[in-house]
Formats: sequence, C-alpha cells, structure tokens
Amino acid sequence: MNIGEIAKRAGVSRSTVSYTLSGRRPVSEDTRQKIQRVIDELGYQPNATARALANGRTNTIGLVFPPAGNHYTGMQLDFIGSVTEAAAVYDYDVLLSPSGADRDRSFQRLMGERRVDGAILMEIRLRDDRLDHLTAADFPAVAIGRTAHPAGGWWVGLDHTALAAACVHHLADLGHRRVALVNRPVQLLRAGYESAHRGLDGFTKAAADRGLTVRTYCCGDDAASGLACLERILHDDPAITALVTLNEAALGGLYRGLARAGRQVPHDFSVTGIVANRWAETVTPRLTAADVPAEQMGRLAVELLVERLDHPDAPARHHLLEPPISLRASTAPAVRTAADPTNS
Amino acid sequence: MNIGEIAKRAGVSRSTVSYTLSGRRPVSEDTRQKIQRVIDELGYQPNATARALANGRTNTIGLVFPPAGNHYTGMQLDFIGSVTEAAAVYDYDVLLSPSGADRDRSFQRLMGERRVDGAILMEIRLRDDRLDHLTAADFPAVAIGRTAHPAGGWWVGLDHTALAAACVHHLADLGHRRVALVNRPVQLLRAGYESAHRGLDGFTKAAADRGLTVRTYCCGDDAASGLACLERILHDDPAITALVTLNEAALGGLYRGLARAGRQVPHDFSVTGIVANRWAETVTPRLTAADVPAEQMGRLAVELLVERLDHPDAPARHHLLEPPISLRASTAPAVRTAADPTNS
DNA sequence: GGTGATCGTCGAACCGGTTCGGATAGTTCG
DNA sequence: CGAACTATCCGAACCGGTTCGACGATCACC
Repeated sequence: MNIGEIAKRAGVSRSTVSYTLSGRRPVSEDTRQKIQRVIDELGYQPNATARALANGRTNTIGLVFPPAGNHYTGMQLDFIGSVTEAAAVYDYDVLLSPSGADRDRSFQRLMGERRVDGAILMEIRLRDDRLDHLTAADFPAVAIGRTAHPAGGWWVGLDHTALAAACVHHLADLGHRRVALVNRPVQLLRAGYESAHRGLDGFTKAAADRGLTVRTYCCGDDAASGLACLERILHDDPAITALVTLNEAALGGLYRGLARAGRQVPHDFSVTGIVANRWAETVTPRLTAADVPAEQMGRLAVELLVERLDHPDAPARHHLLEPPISLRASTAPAVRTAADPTNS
Repeated sequence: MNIGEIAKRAGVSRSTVSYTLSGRRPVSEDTRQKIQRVIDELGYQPNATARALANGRTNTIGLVFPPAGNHYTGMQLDFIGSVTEAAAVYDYDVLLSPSGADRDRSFQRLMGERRVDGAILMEIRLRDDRLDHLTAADFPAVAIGRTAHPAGGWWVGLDHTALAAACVHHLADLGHRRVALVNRPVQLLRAGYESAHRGLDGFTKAAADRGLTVRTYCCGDDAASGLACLERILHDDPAITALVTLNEAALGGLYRGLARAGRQVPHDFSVTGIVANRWAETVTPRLTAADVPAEQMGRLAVELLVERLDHPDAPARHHLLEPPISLRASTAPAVRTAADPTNS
C-alpha cells in the first residue's frame, strides 16, 4: 500500500498524489478530493523511511547518554522525558542512543549512519571528545552541560559553581563552620564530569572565602553508598554540622545515616545541595536545595537544536541557568556544640 | 559520500561494495581489500535510512507511553532505561513515542508511517484500544502490563493482584487489623489502569479473607498529594495502623505525613506496598515492599519482541512475574492501642 | 482565429542502499 | 582444444517517496 497504489486507484500519477499530500504545488479541487477519498478509504500513510531518504532528513533527534554507571539516575531520566516532550512539539521523534559498553559504537551509529538529524548530549565532561568530534564534523548538536571551554558552542548548562557556592553561603549564613561535600562517584570526577568538577570548585572557593573547615567526599550513586559515606564523614570529623550534596541518588542514604547516628535534620545537622525538585520534595524533611530544572533544560536544548537545524548558519547560542535555592526544611542555624571548640 | 562514491574510487560497481559490506556473496580477497582501504580512508558508513528502505526494516523499536499526568514517574523512566539497554544488545534503536496530547497521533506516526519494526507498550489498561488496534493490524508489539483478557497476547506483566494480597497478608500476619490502601490517582483508576485495578482487587479480597477493616484512597502522583492523603487517612480513622501503597511517587509525602502526625515508622505505623527497589531503598526507614523489577521486565519485553520480529509466526508468549516482598524496615508488629477497641 | 500566459498534470530522475540475473574470465576435464 | 563449470563482478531493477522540467488544455487578449 504505497503511493503508487493510491495513484493507480485514483487514476492519477504518483507525483500528483505527492503534491496533494505536501501541497507544494497546486492541485485542482476535483482531483484532490478524488485522491483524498482513496487515501481515506485505504487508510494510507506515507512511509517515513522513504520520505526521509528523499528529503535527506529523518525528523529524528538523537539523545546521547553514556551510561554513567550501571543504572540511570533520576536526573538523567528527567532529561529524557523533557526532551521527548519538547521534541514532539516540533514534530521530531527522539532516538535513544544505545548505551553499549563502547560509547563510540552507538555514537557512530546515530551520527555516521545518519539515523538522526541532530543530537542532544548529556553527561558532558570538561574535555569531551564527543563534542569535539561533532564540532569537527559540523554535526548539529546541543549539549546539556558545558565543557571547560564552552565559548562558541551550542549548549544549555547549569552554573554548578555558583549553585554549590550558594549552598555554602547559605550554610555559612546559618552559622555552620564545618561542612562536608558529598560529590558524585570518584570515577566520574576522574572522567572529568563537569557537574562534579564545577560543583567541587564552587564549594571549595566559597568555603575558603567564608573561612569554613571542609572535607570533600566522593560517593557512589546509590543509597547504600550514601549511608557509608555519611558514616565516614562523621567518623572523620564528628564536629561537622552540615553537608552539601551534589549526589541526589545518595540522598536517601545520607538521611538514613544521619538518623542512625542520632542526628536530627535540621535541628543538629543541616543538609543541602543541588538536587532535582522531585527528589528534594520526596525526602523527609524536604531538602533545601538548588533545583536542577531538568524540564526547562530539556526544552531549551530542543529549541536550540531545532533552531540550529532550521538555520544551519545561525550563530551559536547557549543558556546558562542559575536557579535559586529553594528553602525547604533541611537546614537550620548551627548550634554551637561542645564538640566544636574541643575538636577544632 | 555514498556507496557509489566508494565504488567509483575503488574502481568497482556499487553492488560489489554492498556485497563486501554485507558479506552475502563472496568477494575476492583483492577487491575486498581495495574497497576496504577506500572505506577506511573516507570513513564511509552506509546510510541507515537508505538501508532501511531497501531492507523493509528500520532496526528500530518504538516505546509507547502515553503521558499519565504531566510528569514521568520513576517507574516509567526505569522501563525506558532498561528497554533501551536491552534493545542495544539486539542491535535495535529505541524511538520514544512523542507523547502529545492526542495519543493517536504519535501512535499513527510510529506504526502507520512504519518508523519502527515493532513496539513496546507501557501503562497498559484493562481495556486497551491501542493493543486492540495493534492486534487487529497484526503489528508486532509487546505490552509491559496485561489487559483484562491477556490470553493469546504478547506481554510481560506483574501480578499486582498477588503482590497487593501479599502485602495485606504480611500486615495481617503482623497483627494489623485496620489498614489503608493508597492507590494511584483517581483519573488513572477511572481510565482502567491495570496496576491500579488489580492492586485494588488483590488488596480488597485479601483484606476480606483476613477479616481486616480497610479504607482505600486514590492519591496524586507526587509527594504533596501523599502528604494530603495521609492526613485524610488519619482523619478518617485514627485507629489505622498500617498502609499499603501502590503509588511510589507519593511515598515521600506519606512518610512526611506520618512524621508530622507523630507516628513512628515502623514502631506505631507500618508501611508497605508495591514500589521499585530504587525508591524503596531511598526512604527512611527503608520500605518493606514488593519490588517492581523494571529492569527485568524491560529486558524480557525486548526479548519477546525480538523473537516475534525474527519469527513472525511464532506462538504468543508472555511472562507473569511475582517478585517476593523484600523485608526491610518499615513494618513491625501492630501494637494494641486503646484507640482500636473504642473506635471500631 | 492565432498567440501567449496560466493552470493542472505527467513522466522521469533522484535519494542511497540491496539483490537478482547474467556476463566475463579463468579453470578443469575429457 | 573445446565444453562445462566456477569464481567474480557488473548492470539494472527495486524499495517508496520527492521534485523538476515539460506538455497539453484552457483562457484572455488583440
């Protein structure tokens, strides 16, 4: 049931059917109706693959996310959802990059075999060879995240430096003097993940500015690791009164560790960090945190990509977001305990 | 840079290049090397769209999930991840169905325009017209979930009836006599979502068997609704000592409501339900719950679909999973309070 | 009534692969 | 040395659309 079949039954040529469908050339009202009747009757729908081949565009965008670990974190999945919904608005489908062990394969698959018109990349690293490749090949792509040298690129990023600093200032304003940072897993930090690096930078600098005593930890992306990490924190320095987490997957474990150690949140221990709304709202007490506006970022990334696809010569654009800290219930003024002076 | 270009530079015909790539006909070692050199030199990769058109298969499967509400729940997103990873194993890409307002549009887009070879459907309803359409059209599809009459279909499902019943029995064994059910939102129940219906059935029947006093509630898919729902529960019957939740997104709110009401979990209130591992591990105390093995289900769905695609005449197969309840820390024997006899 | 513009439609080429039948050259055998 | 056979490769058709140039019919106009 192809366009030739429709043409035959309507007694016209294939091109006439095509023009009635696309409207790129005038067709008389009579033949239009005749053709439309046949189409409705047979329930004909043009083959997307053939159309893509002829047009040179697939109307599909690729969403590339190398598997950080074995499982997906909530944040990654939020991006997937928002990108998909935003793409639908512009009549694009979203193809998920198969996240096989070797990232090159899926990458080549999407780009090299021209399965997609453009790509959105997640989990950006400070030095990201994927982006280098794409830039070199002039392949339309937009990054969710930004490299060490983002100038001249297409991206939508979160100012992790400023957000982590804001968390530190928030805690310092509340009187906390000894603060821990719970970062993403050490493999990700080593691999150069931008959120881990910029978050660490912002935390460290702001803490230095405020004269805080800090310790930084890397922590696996799951609740059990969070629990272990918190035990290590309290073991290393029992006088610590607050923490900033960049790791939302560990959040539940951190809370559980605090409860197990007999520390009440926020009464005698404050917790904050950079955590998506959905997760921050779910824990008890609700987390005071800088939101990760995943929905907005996904939407903006799609808008940038569509603009780039529609106007291949458009100058590069980007969005750097710095959402405010949402004050909820997990931070409180530090209580001067006996432990602090004796331990410092 | 197409196959003709390669052929020209290698001094052979297009078909010879094609056969060297596919290996479907013997090619002499000399020409093979000659062609391969040109391919490596130019970094040629065959165009997937053209190949799909010629082959009649796109090597892509569609993942269809109508938007339950405005946002994605964790469970939906877990399925997406697991399906994608499993599909990659079989060399399939995954196309996310654009979840526009009218579900028919995205549906037609994927199936009618033959953008995908097959589909995996999520969020199944007891009477699901999408599945009816697909079955009628003999389109290869596998459902994650099962309809009211699943016989003869391709699906992988969770026995929500048995799981909810198991939760009830677990609570009854612990001595609880007054138990609440927190279900999915009322719109989903009305729409006939199978998990909501079967879970409710299993809960109700098991409670009747054990002679429990129960109340059932529908609850929005977010923490705030969970909080409100819990307040309603305690208001309606302060003597309730346990709840079963089918709604994992509300879990955090339920916990927060209990804390606010001064009920210690599990000491004077037990919580259990059907909740994915990842969420159950994240709350404090960790939730005793029937796991939703999203990873396994996604993998099984892909395996069934691939089998169906490879063997169009294979008899229908399915998997009905009934994972055990993971005993964690959120349930405990009921304490006979004074409230119970007075209020009953 | 002939000329030129306009409208509607057709045929053919093309997108970039795959696949089938046949042609050519080289080999084997009687 | 010719016939039969095999190993290789080529050319053309095809997948299902889109698009360009051209052609015939209709119409306005002088």
